[in-house]
Amino acid sequence: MQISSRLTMAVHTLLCIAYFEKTEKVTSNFIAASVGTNPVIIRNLLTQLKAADFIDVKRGTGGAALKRDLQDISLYDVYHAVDCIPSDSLFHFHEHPSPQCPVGKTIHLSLDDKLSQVQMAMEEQMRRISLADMAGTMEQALCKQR
Amino acid sequence: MQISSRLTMAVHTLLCIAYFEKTEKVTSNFIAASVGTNPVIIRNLLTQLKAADFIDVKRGTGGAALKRDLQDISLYDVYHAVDCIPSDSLFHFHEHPSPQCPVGKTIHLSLDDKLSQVQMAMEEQMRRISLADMAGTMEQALCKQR
DNA sequence: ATTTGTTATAACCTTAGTTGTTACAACGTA
DNA sequence: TACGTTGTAACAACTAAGGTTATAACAAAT
Repeated sequence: MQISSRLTMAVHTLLCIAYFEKTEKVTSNFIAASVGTNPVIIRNLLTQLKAADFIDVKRGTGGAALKRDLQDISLYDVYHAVDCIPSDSLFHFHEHPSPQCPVGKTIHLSLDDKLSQVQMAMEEQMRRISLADMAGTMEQALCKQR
Repeated sequence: MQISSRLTMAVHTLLCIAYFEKTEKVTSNFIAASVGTNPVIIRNLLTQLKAADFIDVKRGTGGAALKRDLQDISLYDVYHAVDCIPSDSLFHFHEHPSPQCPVGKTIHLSLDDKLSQVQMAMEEQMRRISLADMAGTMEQALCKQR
């Protein structure tokens, strides 16, 4: 299966806040319109992004604001904050290998560290990419469209 | 979400065939007992592993046999053969970003190649791991247990 | 103090995907 | 032909994701 769209929605949300926070009141409604989803979905993401200390969200009056430079938030940080995979494991292991069979009783020993190497390689690459990189690509694209 | 257990079951299946093919008739029932699942699940995996030309499966008389050395089958090969992710994309992108919003209309441009870099890093690591590596770890573990 | 617009959160619904199960036809060997 | 097996389809149970509605808590403006 795929990694939840919560990741791409969270990135979209943060880029939205960065792009508009100087000029607009960036509410869950505003973001939801840009992302194309329900405001409650966005509010739940905002709660997680706030818990990770990436943003401030104002109750009552409304609106979200960045607490960190985009440079200092990596794709991994977002992925971790909105927790896209259960129990930190990218791979779902079959749950009842036979303890009677020599293969069955050692399959975890044989596989676990290899799978974790794969997951680490993925997460390492995520750490190398910052939201500032994406904002940069975005600005370029917007320039060209003018 | 997590990557389907079809991957770990397929690896288990291949290691089972490698371990037992000289001494037993390795049927879907036999493998299912070791993996701890239903024989039909295994038969479906066998069909895909056969299509990838990793094994032969005998109709009628029954039993599976390897067609390649474990050395020459990587984790990526298996992952690809049993196709654990839909449409070759590890990440699920939210589907209705607004074309009216400057962020919404460029979000794909900003993100797509970054996500694909991450996926490539993961798959690259998978290519570096062969079933022979796992069989090796397994043999070691079995020795210690004696 | 009340109104207004917002966030926070819980409950629920729908849909889709995975895994497992049953059933049966096709097959090959004895 | 009989037997054990594979191939496949149909379906059921379970789980998870995403969306929706409703409501309470909140903060500022009036």
